[in-house]
Amino acid sequence: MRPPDFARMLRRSGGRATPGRLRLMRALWKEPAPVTAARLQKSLGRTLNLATLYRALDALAGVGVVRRVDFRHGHAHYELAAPARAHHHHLACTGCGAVEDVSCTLRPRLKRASAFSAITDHAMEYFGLCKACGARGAERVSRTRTEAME
Amino acid sequence: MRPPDFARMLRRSGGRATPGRLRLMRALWKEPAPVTAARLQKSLGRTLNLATLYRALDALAGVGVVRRVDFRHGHAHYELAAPARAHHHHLACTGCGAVEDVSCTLRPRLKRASAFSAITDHAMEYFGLCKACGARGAERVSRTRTEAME
DNA sequence: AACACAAATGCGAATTATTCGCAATAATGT
DNA sequence: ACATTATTGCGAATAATTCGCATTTGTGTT
Ligand SMILES: [Mn+2]
Ligand SMILES: [Mn+2]
Ligand SMILES: [Zn+2]
Ligand SMILES: [Zn+2]
Repeated sequence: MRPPDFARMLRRSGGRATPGRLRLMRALWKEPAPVTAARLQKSLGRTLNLATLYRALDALAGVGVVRRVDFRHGHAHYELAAPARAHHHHLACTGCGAVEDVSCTLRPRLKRASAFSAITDHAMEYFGLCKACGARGAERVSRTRTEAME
Repeated sequence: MRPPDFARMLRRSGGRATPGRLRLMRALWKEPAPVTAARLQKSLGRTLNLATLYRALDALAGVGVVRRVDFRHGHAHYELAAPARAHHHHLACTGCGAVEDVSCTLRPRLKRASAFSAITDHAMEYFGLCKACGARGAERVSRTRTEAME
């Protein structure tokens, strides 16, 4: 699958197609799983200031181009969203940090009428142990921190 | 509904029933929605040191007595879990921070075999606009920070 | 092609939530 | 009453994320 037209995507969402944000998008496009801002910066060869990167990620998340994911690691992870990548969720190993995409099985909207007028988004992550970690024994594993968890 | 036997609950989960943790449990029991550590401390009359509170919440979350909830506010929220409160999720207003409980509609487990040996937990929150915020207009609302969001 | 203006960037400093080290206490089982 | 070990308080440390501000640079328009 070839990369989308990021420049157009950025402009369409009300922003500018700066070289930095284009590199950011291309880097995210290659990531198989949500990454931290720090790792993303590293993968960009440090060419983008971290504060700038955070601002970009925040802005892009604001317009739905990027999704922020919480794996309970104490820091945020980001991945491409919207038109670039199909909506999905994750299954994360609490032992080694391995992440697997899972499709969204949520009913389109909550059935019962609630005190809400609109539901605009949702977050959902599954946590468990990958086969490897499950075999190694849950306890020993639980205090391991792998590169994959960063 | 009368409060559970927190002392027993704490001991059964491998901890001690200290006056501090008992107060903590009772305070959580009264909260209608997940609260931050800071707010919880305040509701405890500052009688518990914040570091201690964080350690307690972390320990209790570890044994499943407490659940940590992420509303994308930049800080964690906590609520009673396990036997005390039935498993559920939330619908949070991105305008004013109002929170409504929603039942869990997730299939017990993912059907397809995955590279995982066990799924032990999951997080899921819906985001949207409550009727009040929906009426007031989404944009104006989006930059409001209410006490309910703390 | 030259302009005008808002958006984006870099840098360093500031915030904030959360965690740690460590010595002192106190809960629990014997 | 005793030994063991979890829990606590304090202050200091971290780590992630954000801010202020001056400077640069896209982009739409003359
Ligand atoms: Mn993904
Ligand atoms: Mn709740
Ligand atoms: Zn694993
Ligand atoms: Zn609202």
